[in-house]
Amino acid sequence: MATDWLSEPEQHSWRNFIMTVHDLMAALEIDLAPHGLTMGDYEVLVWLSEAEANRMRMCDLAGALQLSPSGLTRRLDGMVKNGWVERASCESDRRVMWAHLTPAGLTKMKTVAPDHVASVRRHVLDPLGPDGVVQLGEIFGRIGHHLHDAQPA
Amino acid sequence: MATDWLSEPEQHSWRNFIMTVHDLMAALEIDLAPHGLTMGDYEVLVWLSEAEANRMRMCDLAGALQLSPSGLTRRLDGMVKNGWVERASCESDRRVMWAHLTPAGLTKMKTVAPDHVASVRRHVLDPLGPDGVVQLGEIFGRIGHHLHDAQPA
DNA sequence: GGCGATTGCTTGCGGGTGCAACAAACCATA
DNA sequence: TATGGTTTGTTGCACCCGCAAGCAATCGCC
Repeated sequence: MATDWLSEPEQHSWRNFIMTVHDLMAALEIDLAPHGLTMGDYEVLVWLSEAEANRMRMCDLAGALQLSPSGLTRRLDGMVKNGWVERASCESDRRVMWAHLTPAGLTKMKTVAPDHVASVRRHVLDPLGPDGVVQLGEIFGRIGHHLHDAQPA
Repeated sequence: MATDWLSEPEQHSWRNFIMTVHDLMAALEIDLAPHGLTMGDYEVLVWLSEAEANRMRMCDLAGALQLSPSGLTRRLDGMVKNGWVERASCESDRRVMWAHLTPAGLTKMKTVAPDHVASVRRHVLDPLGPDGVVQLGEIFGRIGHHLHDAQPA
């Protein structure tokens, strides 16, 4: 075999991680689909609903969503079309576009969030239990810190 | 705040997980890019190199890679173009296409794998340590089992 | 043997994303 | 004030992917 440079337990953990993340994300998307939005759309609603005045600058939102500028432009296009978000020019810096959550968007958020939270709970948090959730946080905290230390972005 | 239906620790763990997975996959892709292939390509090499006679039926490979049939067709197109994989008709069932690893593909695999393994080790395994790797395996084992029990695919 | 159902793969189409190029606005410095 | 560099957002292009349709081959059942 050509890939035995990982020990058997390491390989098992790693491959299982890769494949399960794929399945998990797919399951979350499926649960969200009946509401007419994707995980990506939902993340936009989350960030804007928590933001000051329910609005963020495009570039800040792109950073929060780990999305390229062009990616965010297109994603917002869809959400504007659905009436959940409005674009608004910024008075003090006319380069800036505000992504502003509409009342309809906030309503959508409040409608969808309980279902999505339940979905996360069902697929992830419940199977893990309290201790498992803590371990999950520690594990990805460590990986994340390591990533950002090495590549300070 | 509109998303406090998760406790603070739960929310922290979950969001950190989502964002770190994104960053981690990006880091692995970046490390692989100098070799001229993506994680998706690499997975093809792994599966074929471990398969009987270095070949798999398209449908089996698609399942292994968690890819739709059309997705696999296009991914293989690229790998055939690079000379790493050949398509071969099956004698006993002429519907079937074999995806067959070429000698060049096997060489590529052996060249790239050490770098990729080192990348995984550096970004994931080393920061976690042996105990962390075990926890990673347990956590996603539990999530995976739960997913497949609920939706037997 | 023959015919409908199933399986395996490919193709057309649409959606989502990143990169590079671009335009507009801002800033810093002379 | 004027100019070069920086920041912000959008657009063109290419890539990757899934779904649905289509085609060929096989299987199952009469």
